[in-house]
Formats: sequence, C-alpha cells, structure tokens
Amino acid sequence: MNAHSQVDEQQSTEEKIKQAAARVFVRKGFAATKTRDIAEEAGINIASLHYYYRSKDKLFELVIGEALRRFSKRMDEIFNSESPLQDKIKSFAHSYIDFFKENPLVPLFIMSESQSNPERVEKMLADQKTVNKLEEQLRQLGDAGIIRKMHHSHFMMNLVGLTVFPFISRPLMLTKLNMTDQEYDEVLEERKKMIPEMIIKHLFLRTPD
Amino acid sequence: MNAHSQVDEQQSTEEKIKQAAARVFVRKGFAATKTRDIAEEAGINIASLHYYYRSKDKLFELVIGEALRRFSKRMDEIFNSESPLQDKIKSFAHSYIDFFKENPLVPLFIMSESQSNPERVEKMLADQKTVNKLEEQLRQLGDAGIIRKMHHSHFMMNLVGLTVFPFISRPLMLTKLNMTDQEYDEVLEERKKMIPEMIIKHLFLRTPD
DNA sequence: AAATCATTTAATCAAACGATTAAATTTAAT
DNA sequence: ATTAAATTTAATCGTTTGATTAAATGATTT
Repeated sequence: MNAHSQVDEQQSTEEKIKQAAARVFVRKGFAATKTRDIAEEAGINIASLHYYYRSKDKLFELVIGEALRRFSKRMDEIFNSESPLQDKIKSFAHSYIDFFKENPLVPLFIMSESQSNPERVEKMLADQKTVNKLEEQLRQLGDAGIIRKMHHSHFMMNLVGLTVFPFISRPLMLTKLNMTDQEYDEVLEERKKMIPEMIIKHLFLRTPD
Repeated sequence: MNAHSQVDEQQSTEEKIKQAAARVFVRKGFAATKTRDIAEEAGINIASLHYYYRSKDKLFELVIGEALRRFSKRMDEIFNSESPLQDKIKSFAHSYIDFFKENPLVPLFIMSESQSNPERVEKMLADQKTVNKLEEQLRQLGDAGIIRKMHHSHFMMNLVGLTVFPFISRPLMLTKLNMTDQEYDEVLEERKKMIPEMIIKHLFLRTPD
C-alpha cells in the first residue's frame, strides 16, 4: 500500500521534501546545497530525505529533470503548434515572462547545471521532440519570400535570449543601470510587447497582419 | 623586496596560482571548486596557495573581481565613447563575441556568481562609472525623433542579451537544436552582423547611414 | 659563507558533509 | 488488540574540505 493513506490535510512528506529540494537547489545550485539545508527547508530530518530519495544525487536528478522538461515542453508546445509564426513569437514572450516572474531563478539554474553536466541534458531531453515544425515553418516562409532566410538557431537564440536574459542578469543589471527592483519589474512587463515587435520587424520582409 | 627576483623564464608561482584558480573557478563555480583542484591545476601544493592568498575566499574575490571589471570596463569604454550609436552597437557585438569565443565560460560564471552574492557585485562595481553617456545619447536621439524612445535598460538587455545568451545556453541549444559544435561556432560568427542589423532596424525610425 | 628571507613540502587539525543505522514512534491492516 | 508496515528520530561513521603548522629547501643579501 502507498506510503500515505491520510489525505492531504497537509502535503505528504515525500512531496514536501521534493519541493523543498527544488527551492534550495534552484536558489543555490547543486554544489552549494547541503542535504541539511533541504531537510531544514522541508522541516524534516536528514534520514527521511534518504528514506525517500536514497541520495542527494538522485534527488537532484529528479528536480532538474522536472525543471528541464517543464522548460522544454512549454517551448515545444508553442513552436510545434499550427499557429502563425507571429502568434508563436508573442505567445512565447508572454508565457515565459509570466512564468519566470513567478520563478525568477529557474533560467539561471537550468543554464548553470546544463553547463556543468551537458550529458545529463542530452539524456533528459532525449525523448522530447525537437522544434522541427518550427524549422519547417521558417523554411516555408523563407521560400515564399515572406520572411528573411536564416538558420533556425538564430531565431531561437534571438527570441529565447531576449526573453530570458533579463532574468539571468538581474543582479548585474540592477547595479550597472542603477535601477530599483520595481523599475526592473515594470521593464520586464514592457518586454512582452517589445520583444515580439523587434523580432517580427527584423524577420518579416513585408509587415504581417 | 619582491618575492621574485628571478625573471619569468616561467611564470611566478603567485601568478600561476591566480590563473589556475581563474580557470577552475570559471569552469566549476565557487562552491564546486576545491582548493586541491586549484593546487593541482597550478601544479603546486595547497600550502602555497594559502601562503600567497590566505584563503579560498580571498582568492575567489580576486578572480571574480577581475572578471567583473574586465566585463564591465570594456562595456563602459564602448558606450561612454563619442562614437555614433550604430558604431557602438556594432563594436559591442564584435568585441564581445570575439572575447567570449576565447572565454566561453566567463559570461555564465559572472551571472551565476552575481546571483549568489549580489552585494559583492555592487561593491565591486561601485567605483565604475555607469553607462550614463549612453543614456544621454539615447535621450537626445529620441528627442530628435531619430530613434524610438525607450528606457535604456531595454537597449542594454537587447544588445547584451542577444550577444551573451548563445554562450550561456550553448549546451542546451546544442541538444535542443541538434547542432554540432562547428555549426554553432559558425552561427556565433554570423551574429556579429545579425545582432546590429536587428537592433538598428528596430531602434532607428529612419535608417541611418 | 653566514644570515636572512622566500617558497615548498608533508603531515595534520577541526569542521562540515553525505550517508547509514538501530531503535522509537506513528499509522494502517487484520 | 495485535501485528505489520511506514516514518521519524538521534547518534554516529568515514570522507572530504579548508586551513594551519613545523620543518626542509632554495634563493638573495650582506
């Protein structure tokens, strides 16, 4: 029988641990995170952590796996849909800026841990379909003379970079540009419009609807 | 008298340690770096490390300080010059893409460690002049109806983001877009042209020279 | 060449860490 | 109520880690 028969008047211990681990890992990265940090954040003992997840590594694999797949899945859903390209662009900017406003540390977490263990990224995204419907769409519109021809990687770097970078560079930018947190948040909101405008203006040879 | 009277038929131990530390710190981040890693990379003993730099923390402060200032200083030189805005944009893209091709791990290193210790960034860039000549330039061109009016943070996020993001996201992009390292490097080279085109097209209301 | 200073070595310390265990306690099943 | 299973607790193990030390070696100066 399952570990928990009592329904969630509160979260199960197993779930509490996982979510606490996610918070701490995302905040501090794998190396700087101590199992004792996680236990404290979850309000449980270290032994319980090992009881459910065997080791720090196993727990981390789980956490980063979910983060990676969430990040990647949403991307694929948008790009592999049947929508017009302009809609995909707008949809991406809106969706990800909203998501990262709630989870501002996730992008840097993913990038950092991808860097320090690239093979893991490869394994974890192995099943995920790539963005080949997007690639096809770019080719078609390019052949039709509607958009500028370019490698689809440029398109992705532009769109994802413009969207994600402000979250990754926040501390640096705040200092360098001498801004308050509130000002920064307002700027982030403005980017929902600005990013699509910029990309569409550059990409489309004649202005779309 | 100085520690070394023998001239550099080879590097001084002190310098060897600092450069080894820079490499390891940038590669693995502060928390994942062990003093023993640094000693091994430098080909010296741990005690020598403490002899010259007292502690891991002090050594790290030095390394990240130099990285931050190099990153920031070059930026200020470009933006606070008297050049036309279009030239600044092109100059930035070229200069930084070249630099990061040689030091591909530096951007993520700076972003990560800035995130995990924002106060340090603040202290270390305290003396550095901000990019206020750029701000002024943007305001003037905006008032003159030459460029679109926007907060200078947008401009910086756009330019820096487009330039830096491909280096930060390299492992993820390679997997997601199913590219080879060589293809990726070619794309990076193309971006020296593409980034200024894109930004100028969006920014300038009538096309500049 | 004696004396002083710089540098390296090898050994070791205390603290922090991930992990494990046996036992206690709580919860569920019979 | 008794038994069995799930979960928590507190204690502890073996390593790793940053740091330090005393002594050995090397170089420079006087």
